[in-house]
Amino acid sequence: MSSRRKVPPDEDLTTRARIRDAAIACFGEKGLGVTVRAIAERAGVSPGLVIHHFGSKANLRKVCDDHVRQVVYEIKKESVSHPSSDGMLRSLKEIDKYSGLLAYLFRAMQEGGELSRHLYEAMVADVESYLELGVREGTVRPSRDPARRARWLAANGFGSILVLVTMQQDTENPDFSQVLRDWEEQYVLPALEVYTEGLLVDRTMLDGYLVYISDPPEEER
Amino acid sequence: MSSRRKVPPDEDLTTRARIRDAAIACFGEKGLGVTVRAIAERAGVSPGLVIHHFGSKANLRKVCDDHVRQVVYEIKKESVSHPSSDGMLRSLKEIDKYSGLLAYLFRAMQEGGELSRHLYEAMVADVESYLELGVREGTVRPSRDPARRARWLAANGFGSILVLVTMQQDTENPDFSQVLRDWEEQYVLPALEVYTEGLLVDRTMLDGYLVYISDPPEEER
DNA sequence: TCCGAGGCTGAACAAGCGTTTAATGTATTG
DNA sequence: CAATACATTAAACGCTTGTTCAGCCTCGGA
Repeated sequence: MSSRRKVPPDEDLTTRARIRDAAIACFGEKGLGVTVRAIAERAGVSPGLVIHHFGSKANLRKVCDDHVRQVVYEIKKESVSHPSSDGMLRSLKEIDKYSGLLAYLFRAMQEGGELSRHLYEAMVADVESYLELGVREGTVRPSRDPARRARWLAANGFGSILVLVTMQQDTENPDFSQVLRDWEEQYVLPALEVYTEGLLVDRTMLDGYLVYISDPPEEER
Repeated sequence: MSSRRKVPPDEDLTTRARIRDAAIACFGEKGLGVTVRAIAERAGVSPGLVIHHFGSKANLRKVCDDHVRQVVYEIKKESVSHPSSDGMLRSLKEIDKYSGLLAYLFRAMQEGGELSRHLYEAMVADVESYLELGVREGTVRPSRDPARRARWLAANGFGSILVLVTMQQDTENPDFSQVLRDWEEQYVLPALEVYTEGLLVDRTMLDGYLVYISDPPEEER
């Protein structure tokens, strides 16, 4: 039984897994339109073998999605069980390890689809629970609509990074750790400013909108 | 001279312009990977004619980019000279007219490139000038770094819409006016809340960060 | 009236794509 | 050892793509 190993001795990964990893790397670096031939070349196999193992390119994408989703899940689980003392700052330094993963995630998010929605919904749920905790602890102000505030904040945070990466994408290979370092360096201050002190001086716009939604103007419809 | 018109009498647009408009519509609806044949069919011409007029598909993209850029410029100019009384609300109602334009812009922004960067930089500049005006008028709080705050706010606002559209993109044809109406309905309240009242109760995080950047910890480097 | 330039078409071309297929090697099983 | 199953490959297939080409039609100018 134990001698019935099909794992090649020179590599510690199955050929199938090597193809999958090569595909994730290629999708991340060159976009989701990358050819099966390019993936095969990177994995050191023939194009036919890729199809032989995964049936089709679409299914290969699906397998990559599932794998990335699971790796993200494991990373998240580990970061919960091993809470780092520095919080975000430390995790920013660990980003280099996952830059390939992030590149793939970025491409997947650009395209939309199941993986995007699933991860985004998970992110929204996380933000909402964090905010709820903050409200209970007294560090975060309560909201008139906590669920929508969480969605809005998640869309802001994630979307701003998406925009930053997209705009900085002229060179072929976007360096995600660099982009995220830039993001930290440039935007933490204005974000903390606005989140702490607000943006508007007076309440006229907010109060005006609250009146507006409680008594919407009649229109032709 | 005046009789030397080449414009077909049944249509008020040149064939070239009709192809261009069809291309913008197709790019917006079906993505930037849409085929030349689909564009030709929509314009009611043969695929060869598209190339005959524009040389290549890449150049057609460029012409579309330039055209969209100019239309955006003219809309902006008009909205400055004819400031609507209702401000944003009125412009939200005018969005239906430009939903095709917005679809193209969305696709272009997803891909990155010259048009994206140009329009994004223009947007950042607009936000910065609006904020500056608000600060002078006393409606917007001053910032320790106005330029970066403007960039952050622009990335947030634009990125959040980008995320919303991307996530809501399972059906083939994203209805942009609907997405933007959703955005208005769901996120104006939390946005005004946070911008008016802030998100955090106390200043510990902001003050902590201000100390951190004025006296960064020594690290191995 | 004739001519020629240019808008325009339908068919074809060359390249690239994902995928299939037949064949070869290789290891495990009976 | 023979047989079976599987990993693997090179070549080719069918399809779609952007683009080209030869010829048609139309219309303004001499």
